[in-house]
Amino acid sequence: MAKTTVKSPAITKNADTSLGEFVQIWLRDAIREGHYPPGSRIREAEVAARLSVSRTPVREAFGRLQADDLLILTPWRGAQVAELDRNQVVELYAMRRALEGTAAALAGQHASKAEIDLLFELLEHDKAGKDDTLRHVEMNRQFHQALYGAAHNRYLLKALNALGDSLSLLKSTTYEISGRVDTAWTQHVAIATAIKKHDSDAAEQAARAHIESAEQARIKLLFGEQ
Amino acid sequence: MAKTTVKSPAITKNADTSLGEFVQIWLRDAIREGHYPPGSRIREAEVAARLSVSRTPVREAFGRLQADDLLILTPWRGAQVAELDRNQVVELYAMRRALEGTAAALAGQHASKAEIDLLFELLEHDKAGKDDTLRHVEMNRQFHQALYGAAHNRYLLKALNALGDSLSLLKSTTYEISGRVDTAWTQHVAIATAIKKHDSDAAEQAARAHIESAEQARIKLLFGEQ
DNA sequence: AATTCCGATATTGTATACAATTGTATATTA
DNA sequence: TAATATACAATTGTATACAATATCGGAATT
Repeated sequence: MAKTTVKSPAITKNADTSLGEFVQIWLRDAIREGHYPPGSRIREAEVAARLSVSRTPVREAFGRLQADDLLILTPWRGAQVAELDRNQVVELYAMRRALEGTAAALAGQHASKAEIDLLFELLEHDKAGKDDTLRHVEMNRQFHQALYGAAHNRYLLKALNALGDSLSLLKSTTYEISGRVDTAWTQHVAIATAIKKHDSDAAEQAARAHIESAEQARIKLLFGEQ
Repeated sequence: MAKTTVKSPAITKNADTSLGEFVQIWLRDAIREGHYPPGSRIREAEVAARLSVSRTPVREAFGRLQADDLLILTPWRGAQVAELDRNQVVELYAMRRALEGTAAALAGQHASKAEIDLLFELLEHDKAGKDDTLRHVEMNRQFHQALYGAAHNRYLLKALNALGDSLSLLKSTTYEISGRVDTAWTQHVAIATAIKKHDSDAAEQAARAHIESAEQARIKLLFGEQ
């Protein structure tokens, strides 16, 4: 068998970012796309050679990815892609429930008219794409990103993105479950509507309910029924 | 005038942690204790010389501290200690309100008897130390740490600790405001009591109210009345 | 044959050398 | 004198060399 090759995601290094940052993003995307599966070991020298940089920026990237819980760094043993056990998945979703709820509540207070319009616009686009799962996944991502932005809180935004990185270790999407697309869409509408009314409490409750049902779908997908 | 000296916090390097981690902790504490004030620039070579290590582990520490929002790293200009403007303080407290609320709610679900006992024990110790502000500050810290632990969620714990690091950039303590110690103690009791009853909603509300009043005290302290 | 010990090899941790870039002071010119 | 150009110093970004440690396979022993 030929040596397994890891395709480079199509990223070109920008002139005004450091190499360390470049490596970090490249690695994050490579992990997200499954080129380095959870549990696998990543060697500094291998990454350095692939990207034609020295080990120094690779090491820098490793440090940052550890801070985001995507890598586990053990002294003298280097980096491993994090694996999520059932407990961690449950804890991640508990965290996500809280943070998405907060985002929705803050959006209820701070969202501008343009930001609210964007939410509904995305919902329309989502409804339009009938059976295209990939499109729904992308629309879902954009809806949540728009929600995070409307909260106007940089720390919350950062925490939610870090959470998303961790959850990306679970590769499959719950949208493969039949009915899940419609359920999610309805819940998104409820969130957006509450925000439009500037009803923070309702928005928070709706967001929490949405994440709870996402969690149930996820658990079922990962660990079978019950 | 003699060259300004930065006293080393009393930390001895443990044999089985990497130098990078050692430098990270040393720097974090030095920043916390005000030896590097917000806005000041920190030079790699200076830290390396002071700790008798090379620039490599210092650079590693810088990267991690940036991830925690304690340092701002600009390409070709290095590290500056983060400064918090009024907006950032408000956003930090909004985040803290959500996370402390979540911690209290989860503790209401998951806290063990031992963990609940610890909370009340700390409250007793706190009440005992009459006018010792420093002691109250320490008891407050321990109470919140115990609360975080009782939530049993590693991601939440990490986020709360990171938040605490950021808030430590605001050096003074709101406990200097007269009456604040008592107010805080009463609110702590409300949180602990709700947790003991396993009433998650009440615990969450109480924690949110507690952080809100802490925020008001903080804002008053930082930016004067209004 | 199984197990333990030992050493070769691979890999990471750290130090240092060099290149790239920025900030500052000085010189030059209008 | 004020404004601009230029050289130099200071500092960070990157590469590489070396040291410390772990991993893995084979030989010796039971």
